[in-house]
Amino acid sequence: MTSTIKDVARNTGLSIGTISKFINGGIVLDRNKVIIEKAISELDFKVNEMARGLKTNKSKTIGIILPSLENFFCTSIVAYVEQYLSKYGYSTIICNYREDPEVEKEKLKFFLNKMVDGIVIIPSGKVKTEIVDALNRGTPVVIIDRLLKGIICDAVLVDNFNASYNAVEQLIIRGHKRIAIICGPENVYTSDERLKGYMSVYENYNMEVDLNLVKFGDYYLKSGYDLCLQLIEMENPPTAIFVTNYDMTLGVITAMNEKNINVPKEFSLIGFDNIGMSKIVKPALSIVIQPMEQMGEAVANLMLKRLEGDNTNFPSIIRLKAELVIKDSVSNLE
Amino acid sequence: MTSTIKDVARNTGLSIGTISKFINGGIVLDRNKVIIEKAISELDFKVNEMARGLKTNKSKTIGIILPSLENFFCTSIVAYVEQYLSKYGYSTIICNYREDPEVEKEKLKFFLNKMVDGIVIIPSGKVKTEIVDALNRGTPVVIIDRLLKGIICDAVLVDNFNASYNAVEQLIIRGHKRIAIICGPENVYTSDERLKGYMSVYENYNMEVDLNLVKFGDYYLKSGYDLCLQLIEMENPPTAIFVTNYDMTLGVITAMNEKNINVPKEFSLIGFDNIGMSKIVKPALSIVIQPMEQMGEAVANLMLKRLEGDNTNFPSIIRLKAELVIKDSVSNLE
DNA sequence: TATAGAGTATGAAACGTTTCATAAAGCAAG
DNA sequence: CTTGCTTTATGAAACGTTTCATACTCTATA
Repeated sequence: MTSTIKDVARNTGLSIGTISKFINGGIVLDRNKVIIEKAISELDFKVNEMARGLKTNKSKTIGIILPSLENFFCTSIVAYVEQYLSKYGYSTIICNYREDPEVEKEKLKFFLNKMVDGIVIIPSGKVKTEIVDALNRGTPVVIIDRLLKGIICDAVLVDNFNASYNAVEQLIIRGHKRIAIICGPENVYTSDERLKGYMSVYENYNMEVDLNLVKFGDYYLKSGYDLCLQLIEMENPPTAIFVTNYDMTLGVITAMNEKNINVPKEFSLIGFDNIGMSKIVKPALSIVIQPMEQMGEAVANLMLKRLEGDNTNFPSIIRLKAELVIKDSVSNLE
Repeated sequence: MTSTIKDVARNTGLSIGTISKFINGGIVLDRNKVIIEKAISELDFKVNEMARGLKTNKSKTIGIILPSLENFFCTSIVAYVEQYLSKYGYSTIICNYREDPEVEKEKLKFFLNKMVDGIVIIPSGKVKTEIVDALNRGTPVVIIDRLLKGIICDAVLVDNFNASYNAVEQLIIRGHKRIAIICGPENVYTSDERLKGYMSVYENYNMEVDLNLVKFGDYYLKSGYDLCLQLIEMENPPTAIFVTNYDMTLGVITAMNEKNINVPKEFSLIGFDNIGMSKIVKPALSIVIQPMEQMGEAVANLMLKRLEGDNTNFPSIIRLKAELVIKDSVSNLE
């Protein structure tokens, strides 16, 4: 049915070795180049990647494991990683573990079997041995968004601490004293880091934290909505709310709109991610923008470096700065 | 480094053929079963999928091509397709063509080279020859969400016409006469179908369509926002707005909130997709819910059927019904 | 005890590449 | 016209499986 390198050899009168050399960019005589090209297009020859992979032990494929296909932050980064890797001839297999550590394990094992050349993962934090297995096997792994305790591995992260610190600091500079924070779940890396940033500002400005203003959500829309309502209805409410991810930000905005709250007069608001949304909302929303594209690029570059066998600076922990954009949703109380 | 079937054979004293048979579920003597299992776990043997693929000409992998990783509808369906296929031992390679038909072509070619066993695609509508190539090559293709003119191919669609018809009809039944529709781009399959449904209701109720109320967006949030503002500010505005996809629905809600519009008193509203959002918004949003999970399941089942060589009822056009949920965002004018 | 037949195991070939040691060809200089 | 050197081509082996015709081992029966 489909033609092989053998057919091309026969058709051109050259040897298989020569054809192989040509395919892989080796040097052949100009006159041979011409006839090989002709034969390849005539026969519609395509390299059989299976056979190639069997010989080279490379699949030119990177496995990407992520917790959800319905999370803007995850898919956005993954889209960029894919985009950058594809420039270098790598394809990506994307697997979704649906926030389920068991599935996450499975997918990791699956990838090792499938002989991907490298693994990129946004981990749950609960799966470790399989990641270590991969590393031991010599498969490069790049972790996104978290550090895993006890695992020495390349990682690309956002400097969550300072992202949070800067956002809260801007509120304080503008005279806010009672600042609520809507965190993610406790004991989740990013969530903890963001809370630490908050705590740290208060400490550095010598202000007392009111723990009633520290709320823990689950990074989903509804928890942002619910917690926002709680905050609004407090007897001694905050003057500003800092929401620490995109979905919860959506929830908070929804709640604010529903209650007909005047932002920023009644509450100042700083949200997270998704510049598109922030532009359309009125008043223009202040946000912390995580550098998804940069992250994707950093992940891809780091991966490519490891794939080339360059193991300098291992483990490479790349901590990228988030951008803070203050717009109309923040009031100046001074 | 990693062990092969040969190592298992040596370790057990059996032949390679026997090990292969065992791996593939063939019958071996009980006493051999025991020692093979022992050897496999001791040696940590994993089948080399490359070698297997080379022999069997199967990769047990399905390629999925989608226009965007940042579109809820797409990623949601894909997530389900993946989930169902994985139950049958198939893995999925997800590729994102970023709404760019050139990239779409590339990815299709890439898949044919990579020897995926089947292709699932949410097409732009602009790429055809590569899809035909795949079909000619005997690679099953299932198209999602659109029919491509001139291409005979399995497809899983939403009955957009009736989804739209029913939504608009409900508005008419409740006494609305001036109903605006925010469509997607002209000449896009789903968009055209949804508009046809709208037109058809008007015709069947013997009412005149005011073309000023028919707006064409681009399926992105901002266009929903902009068009909603246009509609609100008309001298003779509609009493109801029907928005025909999720992102534009978000935009419309944002605009309504911003203008402090009372829904449904001033405008009734029916949106699209994402039941999560609709629950949180106040008033509870009426929506057309596309059956993403059902679609994913249908796609997976159809693909599995074709992969088994069952070509009955080709081409199989599966047209699933959307669900209409009317909630508080629709007023009764009678 | 010999023998058929059922149940398993064996071993070699094949899948389509890459790789590498070796061979051939071409060319310049002596 | 050799020689030596550089450049390119060749052919066989190898990668780790599956497959299949053949061979072996039993057990049950004659």
